[in-house]
Amino acid sequence: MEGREARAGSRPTIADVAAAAGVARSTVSRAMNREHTFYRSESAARIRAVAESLGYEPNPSAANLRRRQTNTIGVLVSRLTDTVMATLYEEIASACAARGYHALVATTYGDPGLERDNGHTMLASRVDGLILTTATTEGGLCTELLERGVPHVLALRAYGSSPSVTGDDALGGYLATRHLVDLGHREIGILTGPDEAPTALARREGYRRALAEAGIPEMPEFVYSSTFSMESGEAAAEAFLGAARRPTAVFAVNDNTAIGFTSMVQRAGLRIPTDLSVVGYNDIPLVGRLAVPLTSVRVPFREIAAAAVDSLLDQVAGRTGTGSGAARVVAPTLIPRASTARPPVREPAAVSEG
Amino acid sequence: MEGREARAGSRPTIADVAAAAGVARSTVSRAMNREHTFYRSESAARIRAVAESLGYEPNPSAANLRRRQTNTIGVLVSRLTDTVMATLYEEIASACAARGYHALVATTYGDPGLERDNGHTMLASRVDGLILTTATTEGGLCTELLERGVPHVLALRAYGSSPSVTGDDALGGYLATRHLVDLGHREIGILTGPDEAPTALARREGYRRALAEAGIPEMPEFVYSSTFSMESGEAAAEAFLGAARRPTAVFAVNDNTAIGFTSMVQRAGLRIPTDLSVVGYNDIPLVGRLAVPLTSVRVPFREIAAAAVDSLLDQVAGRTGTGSGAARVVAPTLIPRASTARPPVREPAAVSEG
DNA sequence: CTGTTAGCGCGTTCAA
DNA sequence: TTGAACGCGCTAACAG
Repeated sequence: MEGREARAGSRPTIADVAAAAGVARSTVSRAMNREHTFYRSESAARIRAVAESLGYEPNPSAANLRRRQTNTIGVLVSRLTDTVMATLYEEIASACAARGYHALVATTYGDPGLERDNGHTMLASRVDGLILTTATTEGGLCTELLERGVPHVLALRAYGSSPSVTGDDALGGYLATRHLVDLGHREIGILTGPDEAPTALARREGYRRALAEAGIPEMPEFVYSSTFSMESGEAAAEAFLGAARRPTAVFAVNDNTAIGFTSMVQRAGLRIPTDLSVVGYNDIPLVGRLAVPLTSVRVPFREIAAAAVDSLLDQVAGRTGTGSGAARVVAPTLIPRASTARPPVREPAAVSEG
Repeated sequence: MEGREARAGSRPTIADVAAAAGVARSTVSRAMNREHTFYRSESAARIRAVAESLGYEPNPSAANLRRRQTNTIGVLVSRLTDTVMATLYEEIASACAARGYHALVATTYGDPGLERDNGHTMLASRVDGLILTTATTEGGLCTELLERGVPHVLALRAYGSSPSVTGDDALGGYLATRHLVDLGHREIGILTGPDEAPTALARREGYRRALAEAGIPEMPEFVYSSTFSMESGEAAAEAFLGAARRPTAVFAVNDNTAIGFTSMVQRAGLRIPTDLSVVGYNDIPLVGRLAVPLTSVRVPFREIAAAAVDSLLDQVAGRTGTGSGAARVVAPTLIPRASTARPPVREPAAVSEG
């Protein structure tokens, strides 16, 4: 009850616990860490009880310093206000927690420079590894990580030989388009997404495959360029509305784009799905609750997050086990909703009547 | 070129820099930290150049251990997939970065138990302070923080004597309702939000004040209970649609609720704003881009975030300066859009015709 | 299984 | 202004 008693403001240290329990500090340390076999002993439990009664909590800075690792991983996302990124990060954080790790997040705002800077900042704070979700066709930070041998995984994106976990975007694009084909559509447009985004490219590839399979030629005039934003969806809608000829259905690479597009088209007086069917991608919670619930492609973010974390921790632990370092791809699912229906009956124009 | 040369895998330490620069380690330390006057000297710049050429980056674990602080604050939010929370956190993180601090985020999913646990986890990892956004009328974690003397700030919420930075919800509710009154509405409903949420309560108070000011009695049958979710907006819509008498306008405490409500009402065939005007709250980016852009109350999240961080860092630094420890309130702004218009002309029923 | 010893990398006295 | 010495709190190596 003296001497090693903790001073007023400061928290008890391992030495306080050792003194109170009448053992050496190293013994306390072993009693606190699952890694040691001693952890499971009865006296270890007693020591932990003492620790708890003192309100002792190990100082992670000290432990990290000594252990030479932080048990923390960094996650780079474009924006947290993007529901897709927020969802993915929540799942990553929870996967980390389940494995005794911490997650740290930083935003890149789609800027490769910021991606690099924030990646370096996280590395400077000694994260054990990085999950990147913002890689473009240019590679950016991940090339450097590869060279430096820093453990990292790409999620929702793939590039070069970096390990990655992605949704099967080509399949998703195929499912979306196939759904429209099955409904009887023959004139199917696409909002393409940005050219630098491999995901967008892959979804478009799936779109092409579904069209080809159905023997439908791809119509360049039904291709509307866009980025992933709602604004670009609106811009695409203007192109759509202003064109001489319109498709009866549209596949948007992304829910946001679909929302912007749909809203603008509706404002112009078209009815969804009566006049036009629309399919989105990602199935963010919102789209199921719009005035016209949106058919969308659901991506298993939880599974992707878990796989990415597993792969990363494998690298951190040095066991680049089965399939780590490789590219893992998980399949998406189509969720049909009210925004898609059979195509409108065309006015009985010059169809085999001439 | 020998001896202190960094081993292959490990990064250079302050000792490596000292050796390379031909000075003592303490000199390097002073050259790296702005706090020292020496930092601004010419030789300090030279030392930093050497450090950079070696790729030296201070080990934060070691520095934190020594300094007894982490330069990191923790932020507790309900969910990152909630755009409001994501926005606030982005702003907090950027305010922290501007002040040389780091931000850490954890989610509570609205569960007081999780709030407590995650708060403790962050404290265990030695964050210098906490920003809470999830306090309810029950207080929860913040009571404990107050007792333990842990620096903390509530953002978007207030409770007890904890310092807080909030939007002026009563004013927001007033502005929203006043806008409807000015358009000529006399029958104005409200989606209330959860009873335990002080923000919801305050917004409702503003609603009442605007009604009273216009000499409009509050109609209990125009009060639809809800939480903050889209689902609850849909539920409220069902109550609305099923009722014998309906208001001509509705103020929703929250954009999500407004979206759920509006969608459902539109699906039932009502037109916004022709048949019904709707106002939301928070002005998340989405609502300006819906098929019918939603009138909403914009909250200055950036300002709130900056003020919260400032207040917190004041506490951390021990300078509980002017107004810190107090409650700061910032004013919201009404953003009128297409979802609000003059009330429909009522069928010329039994009005002064009997 | 437990204690002793050493040191992780840094910032900060205290002298010079 | 600079350097020497110390210790932050912890874990790992090495006895015993």
